[in-house]
Amino acid sequence: MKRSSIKDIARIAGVSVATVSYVLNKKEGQRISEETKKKIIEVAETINYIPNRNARSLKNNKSKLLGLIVADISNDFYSHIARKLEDKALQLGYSLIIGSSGENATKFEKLIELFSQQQVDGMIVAPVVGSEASLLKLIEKNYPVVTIDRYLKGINVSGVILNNIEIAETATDFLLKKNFDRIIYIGYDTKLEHLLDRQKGFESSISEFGADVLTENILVGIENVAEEVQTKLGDALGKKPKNTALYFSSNKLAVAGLAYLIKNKISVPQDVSVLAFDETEAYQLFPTKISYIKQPLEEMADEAITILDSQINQYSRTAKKITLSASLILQNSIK
Amino acid sequence: MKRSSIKDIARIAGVSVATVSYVLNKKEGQRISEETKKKIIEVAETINYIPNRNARSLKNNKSKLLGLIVADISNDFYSHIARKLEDKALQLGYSLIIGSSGENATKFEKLIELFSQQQVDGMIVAPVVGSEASLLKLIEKNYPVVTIDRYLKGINVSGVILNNIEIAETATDFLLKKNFDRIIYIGYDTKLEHLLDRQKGFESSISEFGADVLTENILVGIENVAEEVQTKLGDALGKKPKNTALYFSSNKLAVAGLAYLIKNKISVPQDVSVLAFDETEAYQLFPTKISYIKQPLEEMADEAITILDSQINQYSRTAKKITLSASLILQNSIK
DNA sequence: CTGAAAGCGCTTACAG
DNA sequence: CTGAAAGCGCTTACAG
Repeated sequence: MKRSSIKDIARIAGVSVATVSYVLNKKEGQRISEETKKKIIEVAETINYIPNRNARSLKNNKSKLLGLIVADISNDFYSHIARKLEDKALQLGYSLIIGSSGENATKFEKLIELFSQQQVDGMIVAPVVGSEASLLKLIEKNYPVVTIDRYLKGINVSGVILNNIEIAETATDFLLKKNFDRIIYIGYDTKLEHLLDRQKGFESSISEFGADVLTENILVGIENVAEEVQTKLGDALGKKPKNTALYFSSNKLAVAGLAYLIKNKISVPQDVSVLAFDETEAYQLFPTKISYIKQPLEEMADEAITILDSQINQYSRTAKKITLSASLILQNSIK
Repeated sequence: MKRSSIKDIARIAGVSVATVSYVLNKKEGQRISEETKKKIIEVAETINYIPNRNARSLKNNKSKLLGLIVADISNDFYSHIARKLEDKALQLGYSLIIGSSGENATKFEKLIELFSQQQVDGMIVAPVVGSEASLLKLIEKNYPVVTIDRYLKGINVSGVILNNIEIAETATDFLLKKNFDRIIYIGYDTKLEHLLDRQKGFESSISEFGADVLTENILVGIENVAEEVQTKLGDALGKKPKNTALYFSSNKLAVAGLAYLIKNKISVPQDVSVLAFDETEAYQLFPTKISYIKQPLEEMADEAITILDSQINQYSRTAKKITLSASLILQNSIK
């Protein structure tokens, strides 16, 4: 598979490689005769020339490659944001290399190294627990990085952040006003800040609320989400739940929990009300329209790429954190 | 962000770049003193050396980059197979560049060109309608390509193929034996071969069947799947469907159809039975366990990468088509 | 208006 | 056991 090069064009067109390069890159300033230009472009087309970005990258230090590290590309949330990122990246001429960390710090670090070797111009990452060191290493080297979805407190890195605490408070306040007897928070037993923030918002809202309401936290590990949610939810709800609200802190938790409700014929919102963080197509198959917290995926992707692009092009060198607001989509799942 | 190079190591260690290259690449044959080796490795570590694969690629003609073009990475099927491909690719030292064609031949071609420029060693693609020409161009250049999910008849390209016709026949035969009064096939109005094959299998099975059963095809465009499925399904089922089976030819169609059933309180399998091609998390939230046709995603990914890798490394140059079998997962949604 | 030449960071056949 | 040198495909400051 011998690809044709600028040299071939030069030879055929009877000019120097420099001239070819100037014409193909449409550099102004160098005034090259229309005739020469036309001939070069013609030749390039007939031999089906495809520029080698690697070679250009070597010279320029710009690969036009961006690395994206998510926890798992097969997860709805990440695959949807990946799509938006891809579109936006393409607009600016970047291609996206994708990797899934699987919540594993070692894998995360390996991906960072691999992507560095591939000379990506910058990275968009969803950091995992224990990834502080590898991230710090990148930042020290002045490598353009922006975090999405998650954030590591105390690390001075650019990031697109969701107002997790606030939206959790807003959502909880809304539930509190409905006078449920019980409100159960279903979240992860984790060290990930963005998830802890969702819990923090819930708890602070509860504690500020005067009237008495039974609250409870169900926390599950990230390995066995579905099973754990189902058994713990079963224990908590018992045979006859009434006037109870469930607040799930991720779509994965929600799907597991809703599957439990279905299986046990617990009606929503008659028996229990439901509010969930994030959406997923799966909600469409639940008998009741689920109320959920919607993240502005498109905006997040836009901001992430914009920040990265300006760091890459040195428009700005300082870490920039952008906080975006989620919105509460209220539907039938709340009494 | 000045990255350190082999030259820096050579300078600090007091050896030539050639020696550094030999040591770092662990080339045997060149016997280099243990002492020199140790020193070079030490220096590389302390200055945090990261090899520049671009430079190597320029020399070697191997980028260790693979292009993946799917219809839409945010679609469950593609994001799941992407994850498997990613894992397998990583095992062989490849990174994956991902692009979504959005079923658009122009976008598809653009991605192919972009990925070529990035010097990917090979591509895994799900071709779209009208992409024959761009694919042919690649193949002429001897570019390693393997198709997944979809196939273009008459083009001699490697591919991992599902036995769409056979599994559709098997599934239809199964439904026929259940003596439904009506069986409705819900599919796409498309030119994509793999989808037509699913329909073909259905139809051939029906026509071979002696007893009389009412059958019907509902075909929808790919733009407005959900709406179209719902209105057409509504027309077909009417107020009181009975002893009817629905056979959806993709998970997206199934989700749309099941959402309709839910909304209209049509019970599965009491009123209608359901069988669907492909799975999705969404089934978990449907009151009845859905019977579906399961594609061997992991095997598909393994085969795709294996074929590609051997084409890249010239183990084999000829187009290789591999057909894998889907399996029928029978659950409660069929009476 | 155009070209010769250096150089980006590597690899590798060859020489010693 | 080790190094000098050519070359991969580009870009670009410089010279003419």
